[in-house]
Amino acid sequence: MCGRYVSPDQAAIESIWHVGRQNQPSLADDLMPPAPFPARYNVAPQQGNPANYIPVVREASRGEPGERELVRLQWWLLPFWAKESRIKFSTFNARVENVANAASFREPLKRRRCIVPALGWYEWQELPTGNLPWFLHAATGELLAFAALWDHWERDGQVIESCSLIVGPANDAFMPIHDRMPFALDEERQAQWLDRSLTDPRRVMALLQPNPDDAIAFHRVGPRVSNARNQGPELMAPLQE
DNA sequence: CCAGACGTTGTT
DNA sequence: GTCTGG
DNA sequence: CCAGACGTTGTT
DNA sequence: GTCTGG
Repeated sequence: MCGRYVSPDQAAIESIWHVGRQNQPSLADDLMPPAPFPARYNVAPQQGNPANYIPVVREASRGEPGERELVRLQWWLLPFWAKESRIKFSTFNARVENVANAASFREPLKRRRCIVPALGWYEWQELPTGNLPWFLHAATGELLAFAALWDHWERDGQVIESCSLIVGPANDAFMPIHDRMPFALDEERQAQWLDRSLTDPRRVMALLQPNPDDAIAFHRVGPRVSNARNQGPELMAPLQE
């Protein structure tokens, strides 16, 4: 599962994905704050608070095919068919085992895929004595590109765009600690993942391969990350013994 | 036909 | 136990 | 994801 | 919007 992560600042995202330098206006302009946003070290899923929307890269709605845009979306996918702007069921993660059939995810899987940039993410190891937080990140130190889905909801003039991270079984290296994790896409798969002309669910699903054991490094972190009110780069720092 | 779910993790 | 807020 | 609330009347 | 259960 992936319910807490570290989001890079805007400059880091723009330098990797070459977004945000477009001259022509696009939908992204309505989904971005006026000032560049900072890194956030303890991002949690939430419905209904635009201040906590997360940066997402997707294929631009206008412009050349393959052009990308950076937008901020709610991390809790609100299906286009939902009657209300808040839903009772959980959609901040989509299980890879169900994503092609699930009512909330099957259309986004075909036509509305996106990437969530991350410096890393947190998982909790369940022990009889309590839950211990771990931080996972690219072994190279580069940004991760989580495979994600987005949707567009509109009722009575209100528009909400939202997203969900796809999760699958943990790789062998992390399985002893926690049994689920998100999918980090390499550069080649990112391009295919964002390509809206690719709509065959089987071909899309083939892009979701387990993270190689040597691609993801991890370490224990302190307990302060468990409270989502706590912020700061120290939350992802290795725990001192 | 209509009503109700639509999701995840981790459970007695 | 279950829902909401962060 | 985890932490924290879970309620009412009547109010500075 | 679409599927399942009754």
